[in-house]
Amino acid sequence: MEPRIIEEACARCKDHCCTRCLNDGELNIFNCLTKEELELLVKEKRHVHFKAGETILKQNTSASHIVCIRSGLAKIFAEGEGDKKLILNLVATHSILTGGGIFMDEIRQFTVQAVTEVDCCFIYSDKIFELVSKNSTFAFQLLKLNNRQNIRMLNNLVGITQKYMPGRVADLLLYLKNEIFQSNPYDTRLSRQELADMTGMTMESFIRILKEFKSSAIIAVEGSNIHILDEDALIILGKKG
Amino acid sequence: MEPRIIEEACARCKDHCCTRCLNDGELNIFNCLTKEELELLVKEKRHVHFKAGETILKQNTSASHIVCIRSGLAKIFAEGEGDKKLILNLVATHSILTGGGIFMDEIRQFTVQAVTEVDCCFIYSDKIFELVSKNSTFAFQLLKLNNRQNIRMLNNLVGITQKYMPGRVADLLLYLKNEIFQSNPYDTRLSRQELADMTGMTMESFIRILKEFKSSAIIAVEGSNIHILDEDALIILGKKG
DNA sequence: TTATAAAATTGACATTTATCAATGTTTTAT
DNA sequence: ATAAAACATTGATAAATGTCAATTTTATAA
Repeated sequence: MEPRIIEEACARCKDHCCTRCLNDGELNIFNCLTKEELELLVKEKRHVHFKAGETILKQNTSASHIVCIRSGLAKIFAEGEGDKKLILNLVATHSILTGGGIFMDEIRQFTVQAVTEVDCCFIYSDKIFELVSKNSTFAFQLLKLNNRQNIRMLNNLVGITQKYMPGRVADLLLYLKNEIFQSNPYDTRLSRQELADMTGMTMESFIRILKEFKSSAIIAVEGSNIHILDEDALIILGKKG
Repeated sequence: MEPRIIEEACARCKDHCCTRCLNDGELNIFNCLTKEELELLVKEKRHVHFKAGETILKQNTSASHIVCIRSGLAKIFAEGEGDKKLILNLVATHSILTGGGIFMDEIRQFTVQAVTEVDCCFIYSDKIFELVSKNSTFAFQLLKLNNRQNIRMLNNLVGITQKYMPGRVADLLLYLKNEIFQSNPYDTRLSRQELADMTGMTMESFIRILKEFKSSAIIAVEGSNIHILDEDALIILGKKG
């Protein structure tokens, strides 16, 4: 359930890919490490490749690693009773995954699954803890990173509980454009079911809202390719709930 | 909007109340501080008293302090568009509040409001940051604490998005008994509206579910006093969604 | 204590959202 | 190229939840 295919000790990482591993447009949390500390990290790091659909981290397994995404797109979701899924977040290139609970009971709170092919690095939590105690700047950066990710998910969920479906879909479309793909016609690579799972509604309901937006000329949709035509309308819909 | 009444530099804290400030049944995060570090904390600490209903921390204000609750009950909630409130968590004696975003943009993500009278200590974030860089054990403890609180709120919200109303109410009643009041007939001191705000539903809907539980002899209700009669039934309801 | 306000409850009804089944479309494997 | 599977769409309908208004109960202040 943990790293399916542990490949070689990350050869390519000798070039210190960690130093380029950004998150959320923030400064790299590994930048504050000394050369020795970085060596420690790189030495133990494992490079793993996942095909689309494979599970990277599984909810309720023990949290022994953190994962850095080198390339690709993955989804973080909570598995509820009876096949219920709620996608909490998408993570793309240069993101860092803690799986929810590295710092709590050492049990993963969420599942992470590859949406596209994903190339990533597995780092033992132990190493991270070691660095936290050695380097306080690193500790602080990690605290910030962790908090930022959680807050984003919380705010997203608050929206889901407070807004009607059109508002939720509007928020999602804007989020995908602004935060994940950062381009306007964007190709989600996500199924309708997955998009619906990001908004806490059924696929059928999601499709209906999308259809309404299409016929109101707010967006254009071609398969998994979405083009926002009237961003202001979406913003208003999102505000209104 | 910040500390309404800053009283004297916390006289009573000379007895190192911090060393008794537990959270969530976990070990005290201040325990790992040296005597000097604790002095630093206590010297700058302010003791503040709030009446029921007063706002302790306000969403969207700048996050200059963390707060430790010495006694009383407070609610953490997200304020949405148009008076919409969602109570994310209750915090009782010996809890530590970060207000959501001390480590992120320094803006509070949530509002914290006193439910009963609340006695608490305000500590500058700067002092906390200073301690994080001085003491790595403290950094790690804080990381854990912060993460645990966020995960709890996330899991709660996931439940709200995935379950029908009876399941949500069942979860809430069990949560109040097990985590907050730790006794069986318990007095919530919360209005129906507040209880409803913890489940993301309207007050009227909440009351109806409560009534159903009452007529099924699952609970007994007397004002804000709730007695769980058939805990198993609630557990099943919570699982089923 | 009484008047007044606030909170809780109930009912009727409207709206939102999910469910189920049928059909069309695209992708995948032979 | 064709069959099979997976995915997407649509419609009809049922269930869940919210809204609004009226009423009762409880708390509060003069």
